[in-house]
Amino acid sequence: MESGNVMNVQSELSGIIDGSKSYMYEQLWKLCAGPLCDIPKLGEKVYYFPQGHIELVEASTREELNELQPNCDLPSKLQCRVIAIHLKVENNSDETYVEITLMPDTTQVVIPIENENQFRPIVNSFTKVLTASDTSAHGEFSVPCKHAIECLPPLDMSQSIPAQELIAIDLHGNQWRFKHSYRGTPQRHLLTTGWNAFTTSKKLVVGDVIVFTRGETGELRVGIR
Amino acid sequence: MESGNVMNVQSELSGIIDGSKSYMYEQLWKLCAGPLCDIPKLGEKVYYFPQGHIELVEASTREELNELQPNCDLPSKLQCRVIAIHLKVENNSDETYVEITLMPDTTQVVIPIENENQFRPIVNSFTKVLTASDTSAHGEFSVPCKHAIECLPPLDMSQSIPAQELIAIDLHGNQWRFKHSYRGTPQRHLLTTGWNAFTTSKKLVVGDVIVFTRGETGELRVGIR
DNA sequence: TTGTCGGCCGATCGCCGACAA
DNA sequence: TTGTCGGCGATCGGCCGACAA
Repeated sequence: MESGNVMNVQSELSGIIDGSKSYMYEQLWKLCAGPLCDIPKLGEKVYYFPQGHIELVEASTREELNELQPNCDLPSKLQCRVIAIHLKVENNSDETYVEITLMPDTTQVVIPIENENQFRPIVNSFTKVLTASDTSAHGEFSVPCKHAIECLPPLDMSQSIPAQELIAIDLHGNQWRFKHSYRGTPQRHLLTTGWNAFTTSKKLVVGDVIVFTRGETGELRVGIR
Repeated sequence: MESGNVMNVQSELSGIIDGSKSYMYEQLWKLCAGPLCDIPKLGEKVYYFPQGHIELVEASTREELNELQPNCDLPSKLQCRVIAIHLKVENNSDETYVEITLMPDTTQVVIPIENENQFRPIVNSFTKVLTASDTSAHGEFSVPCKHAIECLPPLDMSQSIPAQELIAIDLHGNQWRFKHSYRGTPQRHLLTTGWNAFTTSKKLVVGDVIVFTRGETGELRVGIR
């Protein structure tokens, strides 16, 4: 059981920053999780069932996880020690969960090697430094014409005021909806409805840099530098 | 280097759910992180400096991390293998960071043991099942009288309409501001301004259960069951 | 080509007491 | 005691073109 050790750099970090070690946090977490919640103790011996875990994850995400297989060749159960417990809450909801870090008592597992990413779809992207108008109460974002043509889905120009709805995903996996219209004299590309909610939520100010990317399949993503 | 192994249950999970393995995510992440970003490769040998890491964390959080010390008794540097890399983004902002999981090649470290929590400040708390009115467009939350007295800071009753601002922290560490007033005939405790933003953001509906706690020092916390 | 503005409208937020369960 | 409602005013979001840099 002393055959190895683990340091998960981030888990130490986040444990300190979000104050998950504090008593008050712990109390609220338990109230939110409800009374039926059995958590193992630090240092306790437990068995880990890789197949069971994979099936659980598949059930909750409804995806096939073939990608997990190649990395490891694990026995059906592993005797482990609980070496860390973090009471956590999901990023995009308030669902509570426990992060339990285990260290196997015996087994050896192959260290994964970097697998070169063969699949490289074309990605268009552009960045823009936000102006005062982009972040003002007026709530409109003007898209430089060239970038709108390269990076955004084409508009139906037969309409008097061409417009469409865009959906962009950020690094958290959150969806953001923007009305994209082409109007004014002279005409220009604008993001209107939804833009305000975005800037408010992300607390954007003049000078911040926004990033849009668009993959081959057309899906739009948005980020902040 | 094959002396041990690690399974961080959650890091596997989140890697799949948020799609951090996808090429598109990776591209956006790199655009957001900027050009100056050197990330080690999977399986690579690196040295980990515990003291340096602790100092970095202290610098960024401006806290003393004495609590880290008792858990481990580490040498000044440890030869490690990089066994996992996750391109991530902070929960409450869009700051990018890398989570690197390391496995020491040689060293043994003592497994931590549960330390009984001696410090137990009194916590008041209450829960309430949300009514249609609580979640309606009107945007007011009526606090049961008893709970308001037990759990919320006392109001200045000399005012014609007693009111104050409450700040409550959720499990993410986010702050929520609520106007708390005592009015109507018959009089009752209400949360008004800020309540709408809260329900919208948390996507609360009738039947959801809200939790408030208040510690000895008066700090308020809020969660969802 | 695009940053900033004024104006305008409608939707929403927040505030209040009246009731009644 | 507290859930629901109607009514209200103020604010804000969103839409638009005018203009100028």
